[in-house]
Amino acid sequence: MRSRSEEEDGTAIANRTAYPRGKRVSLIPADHACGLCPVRLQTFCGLLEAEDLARFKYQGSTGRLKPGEPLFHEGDAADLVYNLTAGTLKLYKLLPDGRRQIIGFLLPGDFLGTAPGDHAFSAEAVEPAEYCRFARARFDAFVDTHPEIGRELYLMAVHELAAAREQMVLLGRKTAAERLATFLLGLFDRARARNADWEIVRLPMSRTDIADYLGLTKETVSRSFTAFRTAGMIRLLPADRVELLQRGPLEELASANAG
Amino acid sequence: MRSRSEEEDGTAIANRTAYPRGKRVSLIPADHACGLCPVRLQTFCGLLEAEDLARFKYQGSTGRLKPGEPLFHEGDAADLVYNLTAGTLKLYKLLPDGRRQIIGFLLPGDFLGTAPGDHAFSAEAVEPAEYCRFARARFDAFVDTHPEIGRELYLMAVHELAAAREQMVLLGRKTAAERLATFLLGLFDRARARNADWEIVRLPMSRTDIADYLGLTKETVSRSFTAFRTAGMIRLLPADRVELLQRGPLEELASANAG
DNA sequence: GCGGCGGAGTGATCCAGGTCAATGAAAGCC
DNA sequence: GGCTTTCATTGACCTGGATCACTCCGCCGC
Repeated sequence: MRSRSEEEDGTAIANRTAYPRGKRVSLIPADHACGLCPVRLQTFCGLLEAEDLARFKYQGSTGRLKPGEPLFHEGDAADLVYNLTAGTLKLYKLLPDGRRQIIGFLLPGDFLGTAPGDHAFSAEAVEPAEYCRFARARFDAFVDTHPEIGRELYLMAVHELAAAREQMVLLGRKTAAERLATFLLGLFDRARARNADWEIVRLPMSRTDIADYLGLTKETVSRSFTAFRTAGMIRLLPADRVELLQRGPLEELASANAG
Repeated sequence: MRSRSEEEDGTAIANRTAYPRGKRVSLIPADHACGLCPVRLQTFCGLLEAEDLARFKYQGSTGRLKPGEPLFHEGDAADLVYNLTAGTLKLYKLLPDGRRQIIGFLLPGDFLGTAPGDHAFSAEAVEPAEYCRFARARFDAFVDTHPEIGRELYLMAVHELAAAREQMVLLGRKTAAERLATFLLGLFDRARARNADWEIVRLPMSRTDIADYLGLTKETVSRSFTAFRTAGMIRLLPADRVELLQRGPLEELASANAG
């Protein structure tokens, strides 16, 4: 397996991609259960020495979700924290009349559980997913004895905050085409941070999910996809895949950041 | 001065109001400069004993801003952190063509400076403002030796994140009237958390600023104000003040949180 | 007091994106 | 393998809020 150290230079700036991270410990005994974890080096688990990791591991458990299955609902007590190890989750908030705003998609390696108290949003699998789960109380106690993880969590929260503010710009001020372009480029960048430099990415979420993330309707999302396809910027492939054909025009539209 | 302990039960749920805080130290020598600070007990400074506070104080300095004067711009190096002690700031991001999204307003007692690296947004005074300023490097060093402040900063980031996500719902899914109702109630709740239970609040920001915060135009904001006034929900008073006449219908519109 | 100026309010018109409706394509299910 | 269901796409039409244009008002400087 190739080292993930390329991720740590923080060159990718888009939503939810790489951010400045603590140094990872890559060597643990081959028979350690977490040694098989495909995302260990992307999470704070990668900060732990084998000994600590073993102690930490025995405080948690794993689970899996079927597509559409909820992990928790807004208002539930937030007494667990999660590391997503496989699959995709959507996080969303509802208005009383059913209008929905998706506030983010989680990919493997993402951590879930920053807020103490009750959950302020719902979490649900978009495709089959697997996770590692820890009791918040135990997790907090563990964090107290590992300040480097506390620092990491703080950086993650700050990074999420920056991403949320970027999304506020998208929702408040961008056109439909600009929103979809921003979303697609963000997905490509996130994929690039995790895999090779593929120009093909899978979209496990439905058009409705994308619409609820971008503050649009599924029809408008669909029409924007068609427009991008017609303009030769992307190609839609079977099995929910998209290929990036021309990055330039999409970046123009996304106008990622102001100067 | 009355204790702020009423704020700590977390009953106010709207944007940027109270959140669970550490216990405040209220007794410091009367001749200590920070003893005159009107917002000390609302900030992390209130966590510090007199001795620490004195050491901390000598690491910083104060400043003031005229209306419209920038504190910093997006892209500037973020090597200072701030505590706003008086006035109001707006934080915003720009798109290359000038479209603007205001991501938040800061009131006295608010802390500014969660992100290391370059500023991801601009900050500018809405009305005359005063602040306390510290070099980030020194501040970070101070935080390292005061874990309770580190914890406080983490909670603040998490709280800001929840507020940002709430704003994503507003920007993605609420109508113009719902946005303004949410904004006004948020202001009243923030004022209530700071002062007595007044039903009158000052709006130091322009209609354009409100529009850029709510993802609308100034015309639509103005029309919505008129609609609320006509419906008898609010009264507009001289000197940029608004009086809340009927909380019920506004709350109905804001539909603060889903169940 | 007076003139200039920026912000607020409001009317008229326009349009991006929402809504409604129909069709087509892919996936689960006995 | 046919049947059902769900999702994506596309078309026709509608509308909430944007845009454009103007008036009014409060404030500032002198």
